[in-house]
Amino acid sequence: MEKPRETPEAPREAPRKVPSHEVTYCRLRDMILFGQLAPGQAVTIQGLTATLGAGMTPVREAIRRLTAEGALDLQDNRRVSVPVLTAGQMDELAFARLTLEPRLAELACPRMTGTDIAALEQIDAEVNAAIRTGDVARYLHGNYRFHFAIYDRAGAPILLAIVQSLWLRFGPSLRVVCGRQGTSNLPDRHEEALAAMRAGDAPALADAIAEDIRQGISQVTLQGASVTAAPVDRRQDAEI
Amino acid sequence: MEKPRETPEAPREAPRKVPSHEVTYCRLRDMILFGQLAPGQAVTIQGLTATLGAGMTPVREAIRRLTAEGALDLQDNRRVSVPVLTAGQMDELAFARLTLEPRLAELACPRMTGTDIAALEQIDAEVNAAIRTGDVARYLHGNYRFHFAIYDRAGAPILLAIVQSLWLRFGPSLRVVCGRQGTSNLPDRHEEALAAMRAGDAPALADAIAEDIRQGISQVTLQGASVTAAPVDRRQDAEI
DNA sequence: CAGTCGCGAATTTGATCATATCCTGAAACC
DNA sequence: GGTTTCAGGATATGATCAAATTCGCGACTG
Repeated sequence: MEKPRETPEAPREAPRKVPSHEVTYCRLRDMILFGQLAPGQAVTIQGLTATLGAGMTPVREAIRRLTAEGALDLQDNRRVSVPVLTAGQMDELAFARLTLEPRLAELACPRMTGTDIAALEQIDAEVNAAIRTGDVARYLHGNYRFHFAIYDRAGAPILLAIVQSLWLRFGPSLRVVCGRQGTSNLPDRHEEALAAMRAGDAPALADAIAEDIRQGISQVTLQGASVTAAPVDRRQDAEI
Repeated sequence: MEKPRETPEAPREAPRKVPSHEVTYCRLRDMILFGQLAPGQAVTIQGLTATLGAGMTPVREAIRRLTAEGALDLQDNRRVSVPVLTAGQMDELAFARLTLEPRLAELACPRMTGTDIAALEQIDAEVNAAIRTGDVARYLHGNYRFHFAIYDRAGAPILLAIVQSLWLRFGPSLRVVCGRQGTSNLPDRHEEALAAMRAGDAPALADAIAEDIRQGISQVTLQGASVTAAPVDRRQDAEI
């Protein structure tokens, strides 16, 4: 009970167990995942130490982790940037996502409890609200939470990690599309997915997820043909 | 002239500017991939700085990369160890490998040249020689080279990176089996794969690869039931 | 004369190390 | 038994060095 006795002033950061490199990793990861960084944008170590207020070593380690996950790209100049996906790489992403994510949903379906489904309904309501109000950031967060709240239940940590990496690669491109056309034209299959979960119909859930992914990818591939063609803003602190 | 552009002792590595953290990463990766480290074995930063002769920062970054790839496991004690796979995780690996690797082979098949196939025949001959002489290390290296010489030709860098990560997760367990039963009972489907490549039959190549993977995995799952049951040697410098 | 091309200095950025601090687990001690 | 101490190891800092890019200046060319 007398555990936080040495911090009488600041009880708010008493659980100091999280290392700085972990925090830095999460923050940088979210920046990539939710579109703070555009494809092709440069990322410098010293720039991150300034903007994130972290030391050099934690930033370096976070960059190494993200690089290993494919979320960042090490150029031969030893510089780091957000990858720009080619059409072929987008096809790879489509194949991998369509293979793995429905499988995760299928595994998760029999494990979903009523509480889980209720939480998903809550998330989906938030996603729809974000689409209605045009809040891109909230939409991206909600959509992510919807998918991974399902995938988490699959109890498949390896596949889950791979899918996380796929979303990290996909995030920047998705954000470009959303930034271009707002939240209009973002139909999803969350309703179908929820219905399948309520019915305990794993194949139907897998189908709904697959269709949802197909729609999301088609948004990027159709609209994103100019992503690679357009001149890329390589400024480090470009505000989107 | 006051610029020592060439190190007087080693002019042959002048054009190479490989950073130490990259070298450390590769060395540690190979140690994991080819069975120098057993599942469950502890890996310490300071131990690696000693055995690899590298500084602390490069070792740290290499560990972060391997951790992100699933090749190492960060325990909540902040300690690092080689992961021990559960049966369920082995199933995940089987699913992912059987999904992605035949696909890579299929993509690669139409791109294989006669020179590529000749190189593969050379590698397969070495694999067979290794099996015959019971040289486990040479077998593991050869088998790896055989598969990835094919996958490299697919021109699919994202899928390739994912499969690399799968092999990294699989490596330590495979090595345990080989260490237990030598190179006997290691039939492969390399001949069928080579025949399919010569015929330009992509589906047949995919089938051969799939069957090869199935055989390898069954070796581990059948023999490896005791891997998780057996007491794990957690010494850092355990010689296998 | 103007434009540009090259070359070297200055600046930015990355890589590495030595050191200091903090955590964790466990042995030792009351 | 519970607390204290201690050693091993992980974390983080800042300094220092090296590589690369940028920039400026001058000469050469059209």
